[in-house]
Amino acid sequence: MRPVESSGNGIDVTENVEERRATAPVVKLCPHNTGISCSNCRLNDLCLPIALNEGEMQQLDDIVERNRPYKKGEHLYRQHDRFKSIYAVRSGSFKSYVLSSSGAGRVTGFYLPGEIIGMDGIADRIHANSAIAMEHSSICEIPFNQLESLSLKLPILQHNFFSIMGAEITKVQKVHTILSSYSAEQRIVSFLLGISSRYARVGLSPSRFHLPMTRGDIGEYLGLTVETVSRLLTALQKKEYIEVDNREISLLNLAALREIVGADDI
Amino acid sequence: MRPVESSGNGIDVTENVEERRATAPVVKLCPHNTGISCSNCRLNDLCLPIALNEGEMQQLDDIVERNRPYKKGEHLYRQHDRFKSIYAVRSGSFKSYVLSSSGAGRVTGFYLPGEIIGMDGIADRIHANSAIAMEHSSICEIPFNQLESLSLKLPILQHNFFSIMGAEITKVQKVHTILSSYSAEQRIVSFLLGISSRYARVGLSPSRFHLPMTRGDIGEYLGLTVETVSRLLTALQKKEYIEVDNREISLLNLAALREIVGADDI
DNA sequence: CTGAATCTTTGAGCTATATCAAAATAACGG
DNA sequence: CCGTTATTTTGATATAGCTCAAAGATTCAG
Repeated sequence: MRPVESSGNGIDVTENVEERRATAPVVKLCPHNTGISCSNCRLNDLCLPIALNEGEMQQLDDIVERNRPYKKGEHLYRQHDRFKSIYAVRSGSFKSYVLSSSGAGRVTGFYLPGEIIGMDGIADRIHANSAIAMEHSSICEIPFNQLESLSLKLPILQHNFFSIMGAEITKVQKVHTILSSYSAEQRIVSFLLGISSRYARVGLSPSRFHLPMTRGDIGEYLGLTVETVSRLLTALQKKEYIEVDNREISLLNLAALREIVGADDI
Repeated sequence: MRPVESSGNGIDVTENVEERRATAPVVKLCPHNTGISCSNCRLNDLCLPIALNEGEMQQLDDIVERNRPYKKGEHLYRQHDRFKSIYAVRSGSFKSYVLSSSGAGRVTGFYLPGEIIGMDGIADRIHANSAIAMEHSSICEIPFNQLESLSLKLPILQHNFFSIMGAEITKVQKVHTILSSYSAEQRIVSFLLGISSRYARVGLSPSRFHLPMTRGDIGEYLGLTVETVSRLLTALQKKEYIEVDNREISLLNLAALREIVGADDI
C-alpha cells in the first residue's frame, strides 16, 4: 500500500533523491558526503555558483564549509543567535520558525535542497528565526563576511547573491498574498503546487513527492489549524485531485489544482 | 475638530514633515526638491549611503536620478514591467500591490520616507508588484546595474545594500507571522505600532501621525475586510487606546497596545 | 462652490474555519 | 519487538470575521 518507503531512517531519503530524479544528469555521489565540492555538486547550477567559471568556483569553494550532516531535530541556528553564515541545503530539509512570547511557535519557512537558509540574520546580524532539520540533512555553510569579501572580487557572485536575496523577497511576498487573500483550500493547494515546483527544480518528480513536514507545520505556515489541513487533504483526495498516503503526495489533476488557486499562482 | 490638516492637496504633507519632526536636525529643504543630493539629504543616515565618506557618497550621488515628483495615483512601475531600478522614497508614500486574475488587487506593502521600493524585481528582472503613489511623493531612482557596478568598488555600499535586502526579508517574514497567527485586533495594533516606529525612524512623532492609505488598503494588506478595519479602529478608540480622526491617528496608550500584540512585536 | 465619486462607518445575519474531544495510526527509543 | 509518544483523522459545536446593505463623511473635478 505504501508506494515509496518513508524517510524515517534518514538514509533512504538519499535513495529517493536518486530514484525519483527526473531530468538532470545523475551524479553518483552520496549527497550527504563531505568530499563534495561546488564544481561537482549536482546543485551548482541553481545555487550560489551559477555561471561562475572554474577558477571562480574554486575561490567560492575555498570559503564553503561542509560540516557533518544534521540529524532530524538538530538546530542549524536559533532565534537571537549571532548571525555568522548563510547555508545552502544540500540534502534533506529544514524549517524556520519563531517562538511567540505566548509560547506557540510559528513556522516561517521550509527549505529544500538547493535553497538558501539563514538570510533572516543579514540585516541586523542576529537571526530572527530558528532553523531546525526536519530529517537527516546536510548543508554547505558559507560564512557571510567571506561571501561579502569574495563578492567584491567576483561580480557574478555578487550578482547571484543579490538575485537569491531578491528571490527570497519575492517568495515571502507571495506568501503574504496567499495568507491575506486565499481560502484554506487555496492555501493548501498553493502550498502543494509550490512544493511540487521546488522539487521539480532539483530534478525530482513534481507529481509525486514526500512531505518532510507534519500537518501541524503546514498549518502553522499557512495560518490554519492541523485539523483543517488534514480535512482539506482528505477532501482533495476525495475529489481525486491528489492522492495522500501519509506524507506521500501524488498530484493527480494538475489542471484542477491550478484552477483552484486561480492560474496566476506558482 | 480636525487637529492636523489632512494631506489632500499633496503639499501640506511636506509642511507636516517639518512640523512633526522630533529629534533629528532639521534641514530647511523642500523634500520634493530636485536640487538635493545624498550628502545633504536628511535621510542619508538611514538610506543607502550609511557610513559612506564624502567621496564615496559623491560616486553614489552620480548614479542617482532625481525625477519629478509623483502625483497621487501615479505608478512608479507596474507588475510585469521590466525591472530597471530600485527607488528610495524621499517624501510621501507608495503602496505596492498585485492584481489577482480574480480581479481584486492585494496590497503587498507600504513604503514611507527613507524606505526602498522595487526590490521585488531583482530576482528575475520583472517587477512582481505594481507600485503607486498614495500621495504627492518624490523618490530617488537608483539604476540597479549601476548600483551593482558601484557596489563592487565600494564595499560599504555593497554591505549596506545586502543589509537593506536582508531587512526587507525580515520585515516581510514578520508580516507572515502576523498574518498566520494574529487576530484581527492584533493585526491592526501591530500595523499601527509598525507605522509608528517607521515614522519615528525618520524623526516624526511616533504617537501622532497621518495614515496615507485607506482603510481598504490596510484591510488588503492585513487580510481583513474594510469593515473589520473600521470597526476595530473604532473599538480601540472606545477603549481609549488610540484616537482616530479620519486618517489622523494618535496612540494614547502604548503599553496597552503593546500588550495586545504580546510584547515581542515591533 | 457643487455634484459625483470615493471612502468610512454601522448594523444584521451568515459561514468558513477554529476549538474541543477522542479514536486511530505511525514513529521512535530502548 | 514493544510500549510510549507524536501525529493524523474525524466529529460536534462555537465564533471571529465576512458578506450584504445602506447611510454618512470626505475628497475631487470642473
